[in-house]
Amino acid sequence: MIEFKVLKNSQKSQARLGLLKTDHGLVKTPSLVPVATQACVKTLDSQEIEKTKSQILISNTFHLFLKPGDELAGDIHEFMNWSRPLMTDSGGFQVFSLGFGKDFNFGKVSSEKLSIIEKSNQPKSIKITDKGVWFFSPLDGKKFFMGPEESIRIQENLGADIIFAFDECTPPRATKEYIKKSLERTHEWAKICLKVKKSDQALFGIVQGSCYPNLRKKSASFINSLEFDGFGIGGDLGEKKSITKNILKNTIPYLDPSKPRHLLGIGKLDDMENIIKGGVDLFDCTVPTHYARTGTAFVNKGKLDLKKTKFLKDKKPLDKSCSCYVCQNYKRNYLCHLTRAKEITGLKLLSFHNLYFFNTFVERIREKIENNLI
RNA sequence: GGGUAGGUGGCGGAGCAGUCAAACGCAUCAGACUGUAAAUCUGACGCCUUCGGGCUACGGGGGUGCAAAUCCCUCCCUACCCA
Repeated sequence: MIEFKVLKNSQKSQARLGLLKTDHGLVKTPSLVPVATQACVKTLDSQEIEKTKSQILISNTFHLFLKPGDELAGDIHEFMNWSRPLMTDSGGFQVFSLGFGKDFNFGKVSSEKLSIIEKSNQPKSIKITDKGVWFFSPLDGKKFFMGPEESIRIQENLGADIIFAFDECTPPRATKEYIKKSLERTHEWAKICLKVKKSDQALFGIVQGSCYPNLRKKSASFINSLEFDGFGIGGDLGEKKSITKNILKNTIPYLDPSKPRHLLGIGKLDDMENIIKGGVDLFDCTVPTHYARTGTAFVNKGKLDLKKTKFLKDKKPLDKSCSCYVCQNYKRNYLCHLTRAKEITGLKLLSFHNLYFFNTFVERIREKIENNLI
């Protein structure tokens, strides 16, 4: 069960302030949702995550199903000792990342066009059918099936406050024909998800349609017509900000404004204001934590590549205006050393800082909305 | 003093006559990363280049041979064993 209240609508944009109430506490929106794929925000424990100002996490159905198994994990709040709000993604992203994403070795925001889809209409490593998807486990190669029913059943076992409908995250710049067909499938699956869900968890339906305005409108209207508790906006969201903006323009107006909207998997710093102004309440993104593990720290002036030797002589904090634990206690030279020495602590400190920095960044955007600045 | 095994690019370490500027790993440098197959991946890594190629290289020196990191001689060095 969730309750969502819109506290303020911006006069200047679609941005809004909201309060999401779950059985595990409140979330002030707009909010970043840090990614805890395997019931863990990599390198950080639950107490540390709280200290990064994170309000809500998203974990992953597909990965937890494979390891340790949803039965063994049980209630994920308890399992990972996270008593605050939590979502689970449905496994729909893995239809992309282990499918076309793997075939072509690129991400969902790639600018490359998938012309090969026109020929085969099917990724090499998985099989997408109208009923669901046959996967090969990336862990042991074992073949297994996941469709809307399976995803919901697993998500019910995991017990997150918010769960997502099983969808196909479509590959970037696929042909309109492919997207159209995929959209129909995702819509069918959406209905099944609603039908089979027995728990009182909030279920979000996912809008697809790639970069095609009429398909986005169609999808948004359709998903909105069903009894979902909120919305996910997924798929290829455009490699350019103008495209993302356009996609939101063709999606948000067709969704019930009283329900929360979650943009799936987007949230670089320079995307944030853009997507929030487009009407997004929640968004998850691996960037703060993933980039941290490859040695990148985000700061007011952009980002720092802590692998570079020049930082060995730099005794400034990562960002002098950041009040996080890392910036208060450590200098760039040490963080550079840890990164270059591949010390686990380095990954942890950068992950902590990046999440805190991102969350603070969103906090400021909330203040801007409050003060009628955006 | 005697014996044995060795000396290869920044390091470790393959190769033991031609397809070797020399596998592979590490280090270094550059780049990528947006619902995490992600503490990952890609590329460069002797010197020069009009990007076709050219030059210098496998401890030093000298041979054999069309051709040597690879065979022979010699010197130097290292490790271990015996005195």
